[in-house]
Formats: sequence, structure tokens, C-alpha cells
Amino acid sequence: MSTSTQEEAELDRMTEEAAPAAAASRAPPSSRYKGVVPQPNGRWGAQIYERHARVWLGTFPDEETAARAYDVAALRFRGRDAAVNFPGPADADEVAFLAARPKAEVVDMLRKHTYDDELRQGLRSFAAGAGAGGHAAAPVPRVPLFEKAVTPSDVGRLNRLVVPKVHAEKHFPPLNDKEDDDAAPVLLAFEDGDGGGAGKVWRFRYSYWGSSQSYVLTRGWSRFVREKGLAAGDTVTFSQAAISTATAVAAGEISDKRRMFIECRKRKRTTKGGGGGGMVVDDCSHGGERVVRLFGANIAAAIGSEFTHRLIGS
DNA sequence: AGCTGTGTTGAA
DNA sequence: TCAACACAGCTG
Repeated sequence: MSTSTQEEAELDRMTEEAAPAAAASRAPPSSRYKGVVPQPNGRWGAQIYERHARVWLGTFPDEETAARAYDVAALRFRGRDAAVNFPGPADADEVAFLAARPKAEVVDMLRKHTYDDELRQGLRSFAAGAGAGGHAAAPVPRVPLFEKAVTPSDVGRLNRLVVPKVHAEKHFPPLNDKEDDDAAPVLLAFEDGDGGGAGKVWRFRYSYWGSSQSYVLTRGWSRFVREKGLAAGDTVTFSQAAISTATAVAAGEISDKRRMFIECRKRKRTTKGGGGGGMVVDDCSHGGERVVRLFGANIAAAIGSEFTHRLIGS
């Protein structure tokens, strides 16, 4: 029952065109693609199941895009031989790219629609640094840029971090604050860890809110706050990777234009929580992989962040 | 306010 | 394992 899935998918596509226009303008009853579900607003959602649990892959404008998202997830979750919507020779590089990253990260890329971009970048940097074979995770030195003590609203239900204007304009990519339809949102990808490669990637939407006239990190921020156990008064420090020697450049280790780091540390004050006691924050484990982090009164959660940005829309 | 994506259920 | 359906809760 498993061998014909790919052929089925192809057949479905072909026969679909001949299918009578039963749907017409109504909300489509269902999708012809595996792992694709209709959304109330006419868009399409993608999902995959693992261990009795659904893993949401995001929403997409059309069925095909959603179907591709499912395919990518299937490739990562179930391997090359997974049944997919668009059968074809599984790209070995892509498979490697996927295998090298946590499922949760792949899911995140799909949700934020950055998979294609990151795949290209990933393959580029891989090709660049692959010469020596496998270089172990080498911590990346960083130089401080700016920091902010998060306010109650930064960690509240507003789901945003207000970035001080001065610093935002100085260190973050310029925002095309067109009041028109294409607001050109900027996505910032962060990776925790030492930058050596074992970090988890976080992505935030960076935008300017005219209503409050402030630069903000919005989407993804609430999740970050939740999982890091960030509280009002804690400090978030942005820094930049100290890319110094031309040696590194020559070695091809520097493929990213700029790399920035962030460090968030708990407030000095130990209000409560019993000294020594740590709070266990379980990461959003999409499927099998589970990341557990410990936070204590004097345990600073050092977050290495890889800064990459790209404009969506143009 | 509108959309996402989770809770939930029944079917395959 | 999978999708249909409803609507809490999140986003902008």
C-alpha cells in the first residue's frame, strides 16, 4: 500500500484537470494533495503527522506551495523514500541539508516561508566550507553592539520587542516603510548556541509600527520569550560576530554578509525561585527532537544569533 | 478584526 | 495516520 503513493499523486494531478468543476467558487472541500488542508480564508495549510501528533507546517496561498511544504517536511521526517506530492529524484544535497538540521528548524523555515532561501544559503556555505572535511563547532567571537532591558510589554501579551530607534536604524537593515500594500517585511534569523553550528534558529519579523512609531520584533518573539523564560528586567544584548582575519574569509568560513549575536541574561536580582533551583523550559519539540534548557537565578542564557536578513516580496 | 493553527473527532 | 471542522488565541 505504500509503493504506489507517488504514482497516485501524479495520477491524481493529471486526472484532476479533467474533474468536473464541482467546487467552482465555493470553498474547496479538500485538497488533492497529501498533508494539505483548506483554510477558512481560502488559503491552504500544510501538516504532517508524527507519533500521533500533528505538526503544523504553516499556511500558504495555494495548494501547490502547501504541498511542497509537506514534501519538504516528509523528506526530513521520513527520509528520501517518503511519499510526497511531487515525486522526483530526491536531491542529495537537499536531503543532507535537511538531515543536518533539527526538525523543529525545518518546520520553522516552512512556516516562515524561508525554506528556499535558506536552502540556497545553506548549500552555498556548505560548499564553501566543506573543503577541509568536517570542522567541529568552533565558537564564534562576538563584539557587543547594543542592549536593552526588556520591559513588561516586551514580555507581555503584545508579542513584540520594541527595538530602540537609534539602534534599530543603526544596526538593523533599513525598512521600506511604504504605507502601501507591500510593506516589505524583514525577517531576522537568529541561532542560539555559540555559532558553531549546534544552535537553534529563531526567526523574527522586524518591522516598523506606525501606530506606536517604533521598531519592533514581532512574529516569533512571543515564542522566544516563552521558551527562554524571559522576564521583565532581563537584558537582551545584541552583538556582532568578530569576523577578523582574512584567513577565515579565504577559508570560505564566512559566507554570510554579517553575523550578529545576541545575549540575554537574567536580571541580577534574585526575587525568588530559590537560589540554585532551575526552571526547566521544554522546547517546542516538533516530533521526536526535544531541546531542554535550564534557567537559574545566575545562569545566563547566552544566545548566539546568526543574523541574516532578506526582503520578502521583492 | 482577521487569520492561524490547535483541539478534537471519526475515518482510513 | 490522516483530514474535516470549529473556534481559541495569536498577530499585526
